[in-house]
Amino acid sequence: MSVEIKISLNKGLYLKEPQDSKLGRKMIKHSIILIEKFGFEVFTFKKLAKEINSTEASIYRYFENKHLLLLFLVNWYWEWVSYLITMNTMNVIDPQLKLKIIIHSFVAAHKENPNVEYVNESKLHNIVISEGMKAYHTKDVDDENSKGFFKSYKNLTTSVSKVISEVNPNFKYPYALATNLFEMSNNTIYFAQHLPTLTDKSIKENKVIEVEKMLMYFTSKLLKE
Amino acid sequence: MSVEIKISLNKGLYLKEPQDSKLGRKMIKHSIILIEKFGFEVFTFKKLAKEINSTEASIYRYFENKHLLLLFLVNWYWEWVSYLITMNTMNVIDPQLKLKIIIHSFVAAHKENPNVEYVNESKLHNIVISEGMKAYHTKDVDDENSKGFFKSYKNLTTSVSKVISEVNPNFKYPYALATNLFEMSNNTIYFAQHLPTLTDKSIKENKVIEVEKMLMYFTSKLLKE
DNA sequence: TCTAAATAATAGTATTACTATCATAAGAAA
DNA sequence: TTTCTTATGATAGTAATACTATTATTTAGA
Repeated sequence: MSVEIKISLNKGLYLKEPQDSKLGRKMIKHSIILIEKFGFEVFTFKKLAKEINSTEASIYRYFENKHLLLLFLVNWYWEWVSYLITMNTMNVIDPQLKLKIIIHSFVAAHKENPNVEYVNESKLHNIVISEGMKAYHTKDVDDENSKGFFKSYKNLTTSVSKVISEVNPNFKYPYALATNLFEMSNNTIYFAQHLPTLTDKSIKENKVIEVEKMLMYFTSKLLKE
Repeated sequence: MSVEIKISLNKGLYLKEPQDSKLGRKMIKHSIILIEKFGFEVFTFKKLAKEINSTEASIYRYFENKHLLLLFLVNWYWEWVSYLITMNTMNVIDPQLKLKIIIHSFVAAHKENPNVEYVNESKLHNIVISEGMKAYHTKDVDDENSKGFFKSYKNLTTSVSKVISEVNPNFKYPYALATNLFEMSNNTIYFAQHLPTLTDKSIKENKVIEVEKMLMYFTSKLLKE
């Protein structure tokens, strides 16, 4: 017996729901593996097709292009983190504790029990860290934004901003802090991995744990009345 | 009479120093214009060649590929901001004031008197905001880092981290704060422009001024003993 | 004025990012 | 079981990209 979760996303992100067929799920699974391993630039539909013993044409029936596939994956991640936060803060009353749980979710989401067979959450988190920002740094942002392609991100950060305001109702920048917590989290992990000179010794040595500590320290100090 | 500044960069970033010839300077000038206008993905050497009435082959004699051209531009920007900070904090003793000047430089660097004919600093700042992170989010980061291609960024943030430590010698994360100040600055401006739901009302209305205020507020609160 | 270096002109290649068409296989309904 | 529909596979083709190579012409400096 198991609890199945299915994350449903904006229908504009795909031509055909990949989560509803075996082949579609294979696309998700192996695109995550390939993008994580070789990077988004090097990744192509042709390579993915070969990997899953299918054809380019078949993939194009599911996704308009590789950018929208990335957007799909990143949206899936945002929804998943939202789900984790909802689950883990359920019945928690103290907003400070809620915020602690949120920060933990940002930094260590991949450690949560994965229960979707076709998504390796750890690899997906790596993709979000390394390639995530490419999903919304294009000349089409405004257009894609109007289609609701960033709705999941907004929902995520809006819910976080609400907790921030619960902790300190007078804090002037709850939204900016919420988004920047998420971005800082990914960014600091990325720098620690690839450009360690840009972080502090403690973070280099202890990565994830220390990033979490730092974010906690930042927020609690910022939200002190 | 005028003071000429020439920013010199890591020699691995180009095949032939573009700042030393008329054609090379045209490449810099018009690549900035084109990338800012159409985005990095859409930009090609062919289009640049057409724009400057030259040929693809000629551009390839200066830059190995468009990624390295971006890296060149971003490095130029980092060096330029470093230069601005050095100039503007010269003879300033109070570290808090220095930090204020630094934050102002991050947010409003483009307003400084430009004195390099072939670089539109305002457009270049927009490129750094929209495309900058792509310069170090590739599968080649580690390799490029070992070649010193991010040295300018490191120098910039290292110098900022020193000022942070001057303000509060006990602060535990001077490097992380320095890099995140820079990243937050660009990120918040980008979000205000394209995904305004992700920022706070005051920032939406007043963009640059309010971003500067926010960063000042964050740092002064974080560095309070 | 000569010479070397820089640039232009042109051509060509492999790969990418698609689109189109038709054949076949698999699943559901009759 | 047959039939019908839908999904997938196989194959081909195109325009654009990201280069490399070769030769001709220009330009700048000795």
